[in-house]
Amino acid sequence: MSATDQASYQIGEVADRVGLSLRTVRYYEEVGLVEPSGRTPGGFRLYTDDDVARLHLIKRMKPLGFTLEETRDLLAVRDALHSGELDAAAVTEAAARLSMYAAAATARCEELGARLAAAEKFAAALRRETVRHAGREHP
Amino acid sequence: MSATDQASYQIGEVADRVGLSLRTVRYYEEVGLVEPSGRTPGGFRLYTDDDVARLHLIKRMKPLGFTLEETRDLLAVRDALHSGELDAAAVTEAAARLSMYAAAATARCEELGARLAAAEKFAAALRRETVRHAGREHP
DNA sequence: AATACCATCACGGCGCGTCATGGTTT
DNA sequence: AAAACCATGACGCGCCGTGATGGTAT
Repeated sequence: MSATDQASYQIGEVADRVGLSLRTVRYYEEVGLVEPSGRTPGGFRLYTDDDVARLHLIKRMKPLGFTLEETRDLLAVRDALHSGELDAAAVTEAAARLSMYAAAATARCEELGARLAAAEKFAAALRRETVRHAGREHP
Repeated sequence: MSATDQASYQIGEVADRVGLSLRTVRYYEEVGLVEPSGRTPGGFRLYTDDDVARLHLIKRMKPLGFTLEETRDLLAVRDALHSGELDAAAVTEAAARLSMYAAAATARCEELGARLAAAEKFAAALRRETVRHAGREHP
């Protein structure tokens, strides 16, 4: 076996490893995020380690609340930058887009933080209310 | 004017005050979360301050990621407890349900925190990648 | 008479869950 | 030959956004 050999996995194992449902993995393919590197003669999807890594990446991006379309675009920009097959102008443009996503991601994090703070306040209020009613039949 | 007089607002002002869209306010009515206290002869929805407060409450619950059905149920339990029209057994049961929601809310907060942490890691990684490509045409 | 404001459908879209039916075999 | 596993297709749901069309008047 050569250095470029890669193990390949069926969709079920991929889903398990990454923590997604079969449906979700197929859906991500439907919308152009990840395509299996191959198929068995009978039609079973076959994924390489690289494919699995890409799915992992997507999963890690989800908490940021990007739409799948944005995610796909971000991945495309990254791919392009890493491919090393762009001329100077294209690199500059791609880098600019990447930086916009980085800024957007940072902003989403701040939003998330604000939501978390609000959520914690609310949860605390709920707990206090619970305590007020605990063990007392009539206020 | 008596002490029970309340100002009333049309849906547009309510939406502005609470920070929801008209559509969302109407939808919340559709699914049984908040009903306007009245209508004009011509059919315009009229909301009291209490209605507005209820909508505020719902909005504060959203970051916790409860479904609207759960939200409705939680509101119903709270309403029941505050109504003071329950017998001992009913109070005990309602308090128990409230406490389950409080626990669920706390759990959601922890999830949110985990997601935030993951999101921040990812955002930081993205920023680093951006920096690596900034101002350099060819790696 | 014009201007906001509102009403009720009704369709659309995202991100999947959930069958149903039938083929494949890492 | 049975047990896992997988394929495609299609419908449904939650939570609204977005018109379209026409009535109201805090």
